[in-house]
Amino acid sequence: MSERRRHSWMEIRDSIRGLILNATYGPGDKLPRDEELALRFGCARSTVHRAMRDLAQNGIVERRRKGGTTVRRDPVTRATLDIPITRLEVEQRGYRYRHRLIRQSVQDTPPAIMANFGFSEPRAMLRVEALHLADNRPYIFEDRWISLETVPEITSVDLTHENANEWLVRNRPYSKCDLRLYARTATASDRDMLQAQEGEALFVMERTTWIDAAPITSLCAVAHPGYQLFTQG
Amino acid sequence: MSERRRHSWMEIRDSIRGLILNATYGPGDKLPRDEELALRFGCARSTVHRAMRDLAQNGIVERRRKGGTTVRRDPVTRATLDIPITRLEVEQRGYRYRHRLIRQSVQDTPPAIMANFGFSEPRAMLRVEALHLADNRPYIFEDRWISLETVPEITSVDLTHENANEWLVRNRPYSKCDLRLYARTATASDRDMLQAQEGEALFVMERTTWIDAAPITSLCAVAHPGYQLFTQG
DNA sequence: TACATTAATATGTAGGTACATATTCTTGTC
DNA sequence: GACAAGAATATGTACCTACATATTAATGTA
Repeated sequence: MSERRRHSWMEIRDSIRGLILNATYGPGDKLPRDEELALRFGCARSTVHRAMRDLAQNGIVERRRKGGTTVRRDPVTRATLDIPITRLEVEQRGYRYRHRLIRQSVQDTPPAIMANFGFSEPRAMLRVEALHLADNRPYIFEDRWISLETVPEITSVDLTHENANEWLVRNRPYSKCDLRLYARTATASDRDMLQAQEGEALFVMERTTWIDAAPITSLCAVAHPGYQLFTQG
Repeated sequence: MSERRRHSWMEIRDSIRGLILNATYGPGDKLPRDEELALRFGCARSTVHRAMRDLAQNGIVERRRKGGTTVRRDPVTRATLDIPITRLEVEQRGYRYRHRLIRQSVQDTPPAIMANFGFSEPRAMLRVEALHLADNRPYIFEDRWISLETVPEITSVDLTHENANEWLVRNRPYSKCDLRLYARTATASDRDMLQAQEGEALFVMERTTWIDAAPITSLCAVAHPGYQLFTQG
C-alpha cells in the first residue's frame, strides 16, 4: 500500500484544497493537524506545512499556534497589485516620459494626511506637487507629503530634475504600505492639470508608506481620464 | 569568532535588505549565492532561502535557477487587495444586505468578455445581472458571465435567492484571477440602477477567474458613488 | 561561425530532527 | 466559582542532507 513516492507541496496543497472544495471540510471547520495530514498523504510534515502556508497566504485557511488550522469562514478574492514607478509605466507603454514639479514647500499636515499616518497633531512635512507626462500629455498628478524626520536627505534632492516618486522608491524601501483606490469627479483644477473634461471620472490612488513605525510618505495620485490599473499573473 | 547563535529568517532578510538599502548591492546587481550568504551570516542555506523567498515575493529581488539572485532594477509598490464577498462587506459596515436578480439568460459572449478570457470565438455562457443593496440603497451592480462548461451546476441554482457572487466564491475556488480597476462616468442606466447622479464618477472592478486553464467567470462590478477599495496589512 | 549536445551550477524542494512559541486546556488554590 | 499557575499541544522555525530542475556556460561538430 503505502507507496513512498515523492509528493510536491503543490500536489498536497491541491489535495487539501480539494477536501475543502468537495465539502469534506466546510467553512469554519477545523482541519486535522499537519502531522496527521502528512501521515494520511504519505509525505513529510514540512511538505504539509509548505502547502498550508500557501493556502493561508491565499486566504483559504487560517492557522494559529495550538489553535490549529481552520477553513476560512469568509473567502476573499485576493489579488496582488504591482504599482510600478510611474516613469517605467509610461515608458513601457511606449510613450516618452517627462516630469514637471509644480510646487514644493514645507507645511503642516492637514487632517486628511494626519489621518493617513495616524497622527494626532499636525507635523511639518515637505509637500511636493508634481505632474507626470506621457508624450507631453498629463498622465498622473501627484500631491505628496514627505516626512522630514524619516527622510531628511530629501531636502537636498533637486526635485525639478529627479522626481520624488522615483527617488523615494529607489532610496526608501518601506515595510508597510496602505493603499486606497476610488473614483472622483474632475474638478476645475483637475481640468487644468490633467486636461480632463469638467465632470469626467478620474481614478485616484492614495498611498501611505512607513519604514517600521516611522512615516515615509503619503500621496494622492490622480490619473488621467481612461487610466486603468490591473493585476497580471 | 564564528558564534553559532540561531538566526531567524527575518533577521537575515532584514540584513540582506540592508545591503540593498545601503547600496552595497544596487539595482540590477547580482547578489552572492545563497550558500555564500549563509556562510557570511553564519546561518543555514535554508534560512537564507526563506529570507530570499520573502524578498522575491515582495518585489525586492528576482531569483532564477542557475541565474542567481539580482536586485530588481525597477522596484514596485506591491499591495495585496482583499476583495470580500459583497454581502460580508456590506454587513461589516453595519448595513442590512439584500440582493436583487435583475436578469439572467444564456448568451454568446461579446468581444469584451472574449478578450477577458482570451477566446477567439464567442461561446454560450450564463449572463447574470444583479444588484447588491445596503439598507435598500444600491451598493454594487454586477454584470457577470459564467462558464456553463466549467460550472454546469450553476443552472440549477436559484439565483433570485442565492447570489452568484457568493455561490461561486464558496463553491468554485479559482487558481488564477485577473483584475482591472478604473473609473467611469455614470451613464443613464447607471443612474437608474445605482441612483447615481448623471455624470458622477463611479468605481469599476472587472474580475476574471479560471481554475487551471478552464474559465469560471468574468464580471464587471460597478460600485455606488463614493465607494473606496483599500488594503489593510 | 552556427548550432546542437553536454556539463556545470544556483535555486527549489522533500524529508528528517530538534527545539521555539503561542495558545488552549487542566489543575490547584482560595 | 474565580483566577492563577503550569502542562499539553499544534504550528513555526532552524539546520541538515540529498536530489530535482532550470538555465547558463562549455564543448564538440559540421
